[in-house]
Amino acid sequence: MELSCKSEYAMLALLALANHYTQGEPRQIRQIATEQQIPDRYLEQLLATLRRGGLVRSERGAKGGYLLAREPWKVTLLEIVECIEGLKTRSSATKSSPKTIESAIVREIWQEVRQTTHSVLQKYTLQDLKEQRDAKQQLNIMYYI
Amino acid sequence: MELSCKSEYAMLALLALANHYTQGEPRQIRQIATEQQIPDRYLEQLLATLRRGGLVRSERGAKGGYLLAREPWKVTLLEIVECIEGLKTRSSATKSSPKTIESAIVREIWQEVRQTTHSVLQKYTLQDLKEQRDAKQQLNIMYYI
DNA sequence: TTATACCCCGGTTCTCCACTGGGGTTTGTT
DNA sequence: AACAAACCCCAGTGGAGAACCGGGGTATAA
Repeated sequence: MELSCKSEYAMLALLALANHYTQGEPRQIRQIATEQQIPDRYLEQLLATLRRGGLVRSERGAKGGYLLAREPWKVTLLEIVECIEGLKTRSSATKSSPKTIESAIVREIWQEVRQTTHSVLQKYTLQDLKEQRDAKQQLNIMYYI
Repeated sequence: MELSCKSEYAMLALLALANHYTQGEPRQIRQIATEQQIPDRYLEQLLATLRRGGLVRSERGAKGGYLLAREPWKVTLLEIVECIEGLKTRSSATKSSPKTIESAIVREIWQEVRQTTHSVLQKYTLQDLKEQRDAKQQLNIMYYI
């Protein structure tokens, strides 16, 4: 369960798609990449992963691009991170079950940590991020005046 | 902020030290390593890190070994993880401040996740682990009867 | 003096991240 | 039909870190 650059990029891309969700028109990799300052060839791979994970769908050919596969409020951040990080299980988590009592105890703590991270990520959807974005946008305009 | 194998080993080692804390005699790497099933040369490195981090102190020479630097209830799991993982900041966290509004939003979420992980790890001390261990120990004995 | 411990440094293999690049395929437009 | 715009797949690269192994040095008790 990482919070790597990959996940951040994925979030940004999906948020970009969520912002244009009502239009119903696909957005291109290049667009998103320049808008969100992400290396485009890298973003391409991430979007492919998200597509295989069923979070976005793509349209090929000219005027093609990517669209959210679901409504923004039906996509939790947990789904995104799990899709992109691919259920990493570092720390020899599942493999090699704990032999000593002590290691069982430690694993329980690890489990608790993982659980709380999950619940944080699960309580937010793309819609929430979009709303936060809009709020912040408004704030910036206010300051500008 | 990782939950790698390293951290698990460190926890186990410190827990092993905590269990013998009242004796006041140092425990050797080899002892701990065989008891907790950790490769000893690797454990050596981790204990060195913990020593530099002020969590354990060492006595050299024959009859030497390692001791907890503080009482078990004064060592939080967060300290251990931070000492061993060395304040990792993956995801380009601190470096390269967010340029877009969207990335600022995502960073806030990241921050929240990190915060909750911290608070979970901070609420436990080595003493707590020791007590959990003892409780589980008792349970196993009960089952055996 | 010797055996026992820690101490320090270095190297290895592996995996993953964050990219970059080449070439192929689908599709709308002219 | 030709073309360009997009996605698609696959491959490679450089660096970092994890999880080790090993050698040789140094302090200390017996």
